[in-house]
Parts: sequence; C-alpha cells; structure tokens
Amino acid sequence: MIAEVALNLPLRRTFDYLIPSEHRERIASGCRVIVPFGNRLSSGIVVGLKDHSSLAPERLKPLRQPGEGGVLFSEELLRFTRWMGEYYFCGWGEVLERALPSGLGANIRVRFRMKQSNGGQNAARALSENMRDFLARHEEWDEAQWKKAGASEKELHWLWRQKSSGGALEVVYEYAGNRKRPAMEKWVRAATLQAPPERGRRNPRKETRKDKVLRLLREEGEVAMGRLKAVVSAPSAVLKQLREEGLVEIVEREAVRRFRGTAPAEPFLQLNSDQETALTSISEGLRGGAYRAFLLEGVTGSGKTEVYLYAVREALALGRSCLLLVPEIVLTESIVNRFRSRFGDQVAVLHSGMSEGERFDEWRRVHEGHASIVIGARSAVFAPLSNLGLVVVDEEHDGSYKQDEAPRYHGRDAAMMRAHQNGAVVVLGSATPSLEAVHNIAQGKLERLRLPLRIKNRPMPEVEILDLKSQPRQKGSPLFTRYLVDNLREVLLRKEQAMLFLNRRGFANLVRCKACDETLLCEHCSITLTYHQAEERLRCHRCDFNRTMPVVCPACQAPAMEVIGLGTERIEREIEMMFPEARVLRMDSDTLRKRGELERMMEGIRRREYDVIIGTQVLSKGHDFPYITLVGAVLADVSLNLPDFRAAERTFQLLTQMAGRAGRGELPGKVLIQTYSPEHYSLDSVRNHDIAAFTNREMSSRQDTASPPFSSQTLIWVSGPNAVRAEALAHTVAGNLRQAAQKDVEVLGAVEGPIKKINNRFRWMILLKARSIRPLHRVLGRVFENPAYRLGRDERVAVDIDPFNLM
DNA sequence: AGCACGCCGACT
DNA sequence: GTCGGCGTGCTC
Repeated sequence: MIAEVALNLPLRRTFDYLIPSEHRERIASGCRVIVPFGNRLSSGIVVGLKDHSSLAPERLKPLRQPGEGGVLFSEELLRFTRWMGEYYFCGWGEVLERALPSGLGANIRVRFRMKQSNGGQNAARALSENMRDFLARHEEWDEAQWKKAGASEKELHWLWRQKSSGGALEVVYEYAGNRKRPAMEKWVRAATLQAPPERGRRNPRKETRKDKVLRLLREEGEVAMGRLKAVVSAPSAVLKQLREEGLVEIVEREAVRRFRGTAPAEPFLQLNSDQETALTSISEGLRGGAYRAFLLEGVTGSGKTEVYLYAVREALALGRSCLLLVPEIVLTESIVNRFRSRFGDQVAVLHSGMSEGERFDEWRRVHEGHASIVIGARSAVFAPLSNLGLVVVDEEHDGSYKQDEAPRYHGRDAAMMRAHQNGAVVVLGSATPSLEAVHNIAQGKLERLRLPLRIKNRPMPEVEILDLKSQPRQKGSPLFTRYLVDNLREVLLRKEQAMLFLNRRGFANLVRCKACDETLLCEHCSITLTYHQAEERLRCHRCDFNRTMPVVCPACQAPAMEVIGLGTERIEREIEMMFPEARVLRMDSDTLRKRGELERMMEGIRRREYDVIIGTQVLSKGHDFPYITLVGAVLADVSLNLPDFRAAERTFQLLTQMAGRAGRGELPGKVLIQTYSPEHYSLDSVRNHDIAAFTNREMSSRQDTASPPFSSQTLIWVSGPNAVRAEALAHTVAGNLRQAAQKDVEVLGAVEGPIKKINNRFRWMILLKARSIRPLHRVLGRVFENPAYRLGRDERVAVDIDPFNLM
C-alpha cells in the first residue's frame, strides 16, 4: 500500500510513500503522517491510498509513523481543500495546514549531536570558551539549550551552518506529537454501585463532607474535581479516605477549554413579513437538499440575523450542520451570544481572537460532532462539520474575507464552493452587496431576497455632503467645517452620542521640514512615517519601523520639522480642545490591542459612558447604539483616492455602513460627510440611500473597463531586495506570461507597485485579465509549472487570484 | 520552502 | 588551503 501525501510546501504536487505493514491499520486518508523528506523529517497529510505509484517502487521511501489525532480531514474536506489549492494556485498541503488550528500542527524537534568521524574539534575553534565547554558536556542538545547556554548571534548561526552537509554536526529529527494536547482533568467516580456501608457514625442526621461527596456521586455518577472543590471544602483528604475504602476512583479525562461565557436562553423573535418571505425561500432550499445560493439584502437594522437564526434551526431540524462566517471585526460576543442563547452548546466559535487552546478545543468539539453550528471568521470555512447543510456569509462584501497570504483565498467564494460541493444552501447577507453578488444575481447564480425596512420602520438617517472646498471651517480647528462642529455641539447639549470616522490612525501622516520640504520616509518602505502622539514616535504603517521625532531635519539640519495631515489621534485631540467636558473614546487598532477591548468599549458606548466616539473602520461594524444621533466622516477622500478599481465601491460601502450607525434607537439620526470630492457619484448614492443607483453606475463603469465582475483578474507580485534585479525579473516574468497568453488573456505590466518598497523589498506587479478564470489558470500553469526564468536569492513571485488588495 | 552541492572570491 | 556567499536543482 502506498500513501499519497500533501506536504506543507508551496509545491503544487504530492509525494508517494510506502506504508510499513505495522502502521497499515492506522493510516487512512485525512491522517497526518511523519515522513522522511530529503534529509529531514517532515509532516504531511495523507490525501489518498493506492496500490501503485507512478514512481518506481525502489525510489519510494517508507513513511516514518502516523501522526497524532487520527483522521483530521474527511473526504469532503480533502476534496474542498484540493479545489482551493488548484483554484488559488498554491500547494494542497499549504491549504491543509492552514485549515487546522495551530494546536494540531506537528511538533518536529530538531536536535544536534557531534559527528563521530569528522574532526568536530576543528570546527569548534570558532566558538567561545563557554560554548566549547557546552559541547564537551552535552552529547545531544537542541537550539533552546544552545541559546540558554549563552550562544551569541554568530554562534547560533554556526549551529545552523554545521547542521548542513559537510558540517561537524549531525541532526536528529524527532516527532513529538502535536503542538497541543487535550488538557486533562481529574474526575471522581463511584467505584462500586453499592451504597456505602453505614457504620459507626457519631451523628447520623448531620451530613459529613464524606456523605456529601458520596451523595453527589450517587446523583451524578461522576463529578469533575474542579466542581467538587467548589461544593465541598478541601475534598482531597476525604477523597483519599474514600479511595482507601475502595468507594471512589479518580480518572483522568480530556477537559474542554470552553470559549468563555454562556448565554441565558432566549426565545425566537416574531418575524415581520419580509423576514418571513425570505425565510420561506431559504427553508424551501434546505428541504430541497440541493445547492442553492441566496443573497439576503437588507439595510443595517433590518433583522438579517434573526433570519439566520431561523434558517439554522431549520437546517438542524433536517439533521444538517451550519456554518456562519462573519468578518473578523464583527465577531463580538454579542452575535455569538445571540446564537448561544438559542442553540446553547451546539455552537462552536473559531476565530483569531481566541487562544490556541480554545481554538483547539472548539475545533475538536466540531470534529467529534458535539457542535453542529460553527460561527467564525474566514478560516472557519474549513470547520470540520459533517453533513453541512447551511452556509451563511454575513457582510458578504467585506474585504477582510480575502486572505493576504498563501493560500490567498476569498472566504465568501470558498464558502460558496464548499456549499456547492455539499449540496448545501448558502446565504450571503449584506446591506451593500458586492458587485460580484449583484452580477451573480443577473446571471441567475444567486437568488435575491430583500429586507427593505428597518425594524419598527425607523427612517433612514438624513445624510449631508459637506464640501471642504467651500464650507466655512471651524476657527482654531480647520479640520472640521463649522457646520459639523455646530451639529456636534447640539448633540452634546442633548446628551446624545456622536461618532466621528476617519480611516487613518495616528496623529499626522506626514512629517516634513519647513525649510527644505524633505518628507520623512520609512527606512525600509517607500511610505511616509506617521506621527503617533500618545507614544511620541514616528511609525511606519507597513513594517514595524519606528523612531523618535527628530528635532532637526535629517537632510538640512534646520530645526523646522512639522507634522501635517491627520489621523484619529488628531481628531481626538481637537475634539477634546473644543469640548473639554465631552467624554471621548478612540477606537482604532492602536487602542484595540488588548483582547476583549472591543467588547469592553462597545459596552461602554451602550452604557453611555462616552459622548464622542472617534475611530477607523472598526466603527462601521457593531451593533445597536440607540443614542448615536450624529455620524461624521471627517475626510471621505481617504478611501476614495486609493489606486484600486474598487475604491468607489469600498467608499460607498463604508460610508453606508457608517450611516447605518446613526439613529438606530427612537431618536432620528444625521450623517455628515466632509469631502473634497462632493460631486462623486458614490457619495451621492450614500446621501440618497440609493444602493441601486450606485450599483448601476458602478456596474457600467466596470463593464466599460472590463474590470471584475466582468472579467477575472490575477495579480502577480514580483519582489526582491535588489531594485534592479527585481525590475528585470518582473519584466522577464511578464514576458513569459505574454508568450504563454493567447488572445483571451491580457497581460498588463510589469509596473512598479503603488508602494514601491515594503520591508526592504522592491515590489513589481503584473496584472492578468481574462473573461473567466479558466484561461488564467491555463497561462499560470504554463508559465509556473516549468519556469523559464530563475529566481535569485530572496526573490519571490507570488500569485494572487481574484485580488482584493492592489497595493 | 529547505537543503545539498558546486563554484567562486577573500582571507590567514 | 578553507570559509562563506550565491546560483541551481531536487525532494516520494
């Protein structure tokens, strides 16, 4: 028997291994296996078993051993991940590894020992006295021990150098199980079914601690030690006694690290007629048992979540499991609680804000069938649910569904494919559907469901566009129009809340010399440094470079440095200066570092502990804040001017979502948008709450320029540390692509990336455009299966299918 | 992606 | 001589 194994490598192929007979029983498709690969040990996933390999039998190596955890991937998930690797042009093994929680990753230990033969003492000459001494004392050691013994940077390097062939060291690889094990917990259980003997007790009416323990065990059969400690004080002495009497025994069990919190049970809410109609269609689909795809279109506050809840109930009743994808940032406790309050423990949560242990345990609960509803961000699309029947992708248009590194998949598109492969129903939800979704409706690939009204028929907020070129500015704070400040003052006087939105963090995004006009750039990237007032440092928003604010200009030595431009910190300061009494909260990735901070802040807003909330796009998500009556966009142009064909769409979606924050309670809301481009059609549509107008306009512009959804795109990133070589390589790759392309594929570029350099790497891009994905795959296959170019050291060519981020 | 092998210039 | 950097090709 031969196992076909996918390794976690950027290779679009698998490797065959012989299965030693002693392991035959434990190896199946979907298992992890530990295999010799080259001269090292590697881990991979068995993607198939077969009798014959295309390779001669004597060239096959036997696999070393099965990995921990049994079958990690069902046939269904193998098929799905395979599709993903093929579609997104990356390694199957890469996809498989990303599909598992990190706790299930293999832990392969690397240990070093001195080679017997080779004159190791010679090589050790380069080391310090200290480390030579270490070598004398240790026969075998690992990197951590080496470092702990005080190895310098150079000596660490030495270790790795001697490790490779010809070196003085040999390397021992050892598989040490998965990174995480299930946590163990002690349980107490009755050793016999007989009642304990009644003997000589002093006071038969009083329940002793011993009685209490035995009673609990009679009632519940077995009790977790943790619970026993809470009920009986200091139980260990009692237990010791009971054990000696042979009445109880203590066993180790796998514990589950529960994602915190349970929610009190809540009833299903009454649906309005639009929700009812939408649900009827979804239910019909579910009962039909075949793939169907819906777009549930409804403004914020129209009650989409309640429809999801009903649909999930329906799917569960049909014996099928459910997957709910949400953008990372929306995954606040409240949506999880809402599902927990209806479905209790059947809900599992998978997202990046959880600890490794929590994710590991939640994954196992799903894998073992204890949870049949999964709520999670992008990567939850790999949840090991069986018999998947319903997939919901909330906020379908959200850009955070696209992963920025390999595998560069789109969570929504992948979810649709998984639903398709499972004959499941997929529901995409959005207030501002992506153009892709709208296009799919026109193509008959999506069925449209609408929730046109806000709950309780609340009116949409009034939106005004404020032209920064002509509107009078506030004295002393010219970032704001007088009109915005006047409105803000009124809101504060009425003791209501306001939100101010700006999609840029920090204080000022430019630092410039007044004398010579020099602008400070990052040392590693070709972007300007942003001044952060709170920490009094300049920071690069692309890499982690940061420095102090220079007193004199680094170019001309003049003491004339000034900060210009704006960010959320500056808005915060100006508001505090204008309204010293106002309680101001700033929400951006700088203030949201800590885990749980988002929930705390949201709760604070709900409790009206803040009057003005300032933030980046985190503000556009979130839930009902009934006292927010004013939403201000400080500078709408930030997202409008990005070099991206989706800039208008993103701006429209962002501002519409922001507008949706205003007036969600009994009080009417107002939205003010400051901009230098008041005539832009996306802003016009935001003002009129006219999604159709925007969509139509944008659709025809996409059609004119043959942009998605009227074409398929692939972006090729070529990068390297040497500017000249990177450019030459980019042109070579572009040439190869052009050669492989026929008339049906357009090759644009290579051109320099909008950010020429990030982290000391020079970046070039090549854009491929075609009517559909097929010809693109064909060209990619031809060029990259057998490349005619050669990559130099540290040079990279990355393929991004259906790119979202063009910078 | 690693990692070995082989080629080349640089230094003791 | 041999150390170390870099290109090239392979991994069942």
